[in-house]
Amino acid sequence: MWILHVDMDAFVASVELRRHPELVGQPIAVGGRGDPQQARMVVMSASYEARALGIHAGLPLRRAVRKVPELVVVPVDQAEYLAASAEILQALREFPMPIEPWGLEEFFLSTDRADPEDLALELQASVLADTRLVCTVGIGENKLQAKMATRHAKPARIFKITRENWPLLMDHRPAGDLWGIGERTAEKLAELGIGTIAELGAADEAMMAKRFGPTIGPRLARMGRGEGDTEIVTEPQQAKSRSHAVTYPEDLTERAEIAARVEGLARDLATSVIADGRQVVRVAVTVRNAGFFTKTLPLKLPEVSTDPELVASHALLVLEKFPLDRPVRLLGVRVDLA
DNA sequence: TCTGGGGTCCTAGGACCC
DNA sequence: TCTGGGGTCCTAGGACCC
Repeated sequence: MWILHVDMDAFVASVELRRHPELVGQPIAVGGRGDPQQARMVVMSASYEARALGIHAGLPLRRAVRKVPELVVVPVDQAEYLAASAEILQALREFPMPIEPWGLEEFFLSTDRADPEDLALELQASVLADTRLVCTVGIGENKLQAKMATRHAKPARIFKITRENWPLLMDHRPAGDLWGIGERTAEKLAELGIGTIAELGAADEAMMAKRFGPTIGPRLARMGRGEGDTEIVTEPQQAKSRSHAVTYPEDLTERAEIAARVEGLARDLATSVIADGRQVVRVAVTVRNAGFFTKTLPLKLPEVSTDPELVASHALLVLEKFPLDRPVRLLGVRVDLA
């Protein structure tokens, strides 16, 4: 059995180019609400033309346009990306195989076919024909191998990683290159003398369990050897939480205004999830202050609720636990769902 | 010329009960 | 005149991903 990882190329930027064909060939960045001079906004996605000029996700918009004055900045339109993702899923469903969406722009598939490369070509052609969007396909014996293969194949190509070529391709690379190992874990591994993927694969699992916990520790060691999940979860998973956060162009300093914003965010979010037939079990409030210090505090509701006002009032209770002694840059609310 | 927004999973530790 | 050990719920926080 093979796992295929379908990953859309410059997904958000490509969706925007699809509906703005006059911009094709120009460097474009998607981010913010349409004003590239808006403070505190960053690039969400950049076209390959923009990437060639040094524009990348996470770059502040104002810095991006200073760097590339001819950069075209397009506002974020989440609903459009959601719709495009559904189109891609529909194109993939023409193939009789299990499919697991992974975020909006990635999909894992499994197949018993003996010619996964041919299948990958068919998938690419079909997605392009149906959606006018380009994807890369990674092939592996599990999700980790397939995901790492995709990186070798970007953009628009196909690559296969198996237990045979894993050591040659991966052993010498830093452990932090692996999908699932971020900066913090890479630092902790370095403290243990583990720098490369080969060293991670050779690590003692009992020692790893002691350092990282019984679940994560041994899993990290297995990842170093290229071992991973093969299960494709085709059932659409019910969302476990929904959240909304806003970074304000200028800091909020008045407690009354902060409270009013939190209350509004909570009420709107609760109203939306309840309209979708869900129940709220917990509400959490996030405050990021001017120093970028960020804290989230949760609170369980007295009972499962479908009352936006109850959610809003509990969000305010949570807010009271914050000192609010510094100007506030971001407020967020999350609801955990039954 | 600082640092978006939306998610998931895992762990540690305290409270409480038997 | 001593104070085990397991289970469960909850909070708080860490880490990672796209």
